Amino acid sequence: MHSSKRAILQKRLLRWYEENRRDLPWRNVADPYAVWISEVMLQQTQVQSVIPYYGRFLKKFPNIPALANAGTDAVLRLWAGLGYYSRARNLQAAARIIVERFGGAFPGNYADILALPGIGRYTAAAIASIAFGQAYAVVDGNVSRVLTRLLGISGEPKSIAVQSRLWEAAQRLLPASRPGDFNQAVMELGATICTPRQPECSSCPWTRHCWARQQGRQESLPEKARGGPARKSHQAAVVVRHRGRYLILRRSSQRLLKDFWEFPSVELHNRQTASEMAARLASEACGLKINSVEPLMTVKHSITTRRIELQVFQAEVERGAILEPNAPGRRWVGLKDLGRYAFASAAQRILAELRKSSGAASRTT
DNA sequence: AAAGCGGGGTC
DNA sequence: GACCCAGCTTT
Repeated sequence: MHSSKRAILQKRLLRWYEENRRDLPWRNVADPYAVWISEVMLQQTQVQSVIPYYGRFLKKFPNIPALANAGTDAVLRLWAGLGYYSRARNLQAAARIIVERFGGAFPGNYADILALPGIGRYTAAAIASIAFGQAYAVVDGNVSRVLTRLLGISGEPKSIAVQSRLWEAAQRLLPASRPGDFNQAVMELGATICTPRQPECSSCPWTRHCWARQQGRQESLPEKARGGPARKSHQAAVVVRHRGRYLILRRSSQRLLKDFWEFPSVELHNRQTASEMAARLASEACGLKINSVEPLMTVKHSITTRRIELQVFQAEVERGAILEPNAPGRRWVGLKDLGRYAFASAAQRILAELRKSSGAASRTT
């Protein structure tokens, strides 16, 4: 691309950005720590999902030492529901490294940033450009879409070959001045105008220079990646109650959702019925014979490669029963105190149902 | 190079 | 349903 055309593209996009950018909580933020938090939360996560978490997190952990000194459970609790929980673990691990190695000040050197856990090429470039004004281009899903269309890049967008071309193109396009604004402008264009379906080319500052637009191919680029169908999973869970307290277990051995709490649950195989397995779970979990379980609700949720249908039952333990006591990884907890534990989304849905029915019960009594 | 990792929004 | 999202890490 000719340098004069590059200058036109830069100027037009930056002007468009100034006039059209959304007002988001992390705009006009100079603190590298806050930029870092926002970028990590935004990894594979849409803006609207991040907004409520961002403010809460910064309020609870306003600076790097606060995050470094926090307990893991407190961090996970604030992240609960946002997904990809290794992000939260890495965030804290990185905060501790920054305290030890950089005296608590976020490093301004690209290689140092990239070396932190949970920070890859995208996030390192985003922080370096936005927080430190350094000319490192970013390529995310938005930028990939915008540039494949602008430049007419075919091929699987996630392939090494295409990614390599995209990073090069993005870096060539990046102006030396205001690289942070420019990076955000390309992403903003992809998020609001150059969308996956039905892009609004008539409002795009690059429409006259766009290869795909000229070819009428803006909806056939980038090429679609083909993923297999999500596997189905059928699970049963049981809410065991005893004198107003509920039994919860901590996921300690599994890699998935490690350290989160949940109600006892099991994957159903073959012809196992949910109610039968729920009764068995309840008996095993509290060491008592449970006579009857009643259906409570069905939770459907999907995680990347699985679609899960979770049938939830409830069981009441006899008042006079002697329970196995609390132990590491198992607790009997009252409804009010359940808020102090980290629950991922499926368990939170159950929790919401318990609160609802308990509220209804207390209103009628 | 491919898979695993969560969850929600959208069409 | 399938696709997508301000990706990173492990295998």
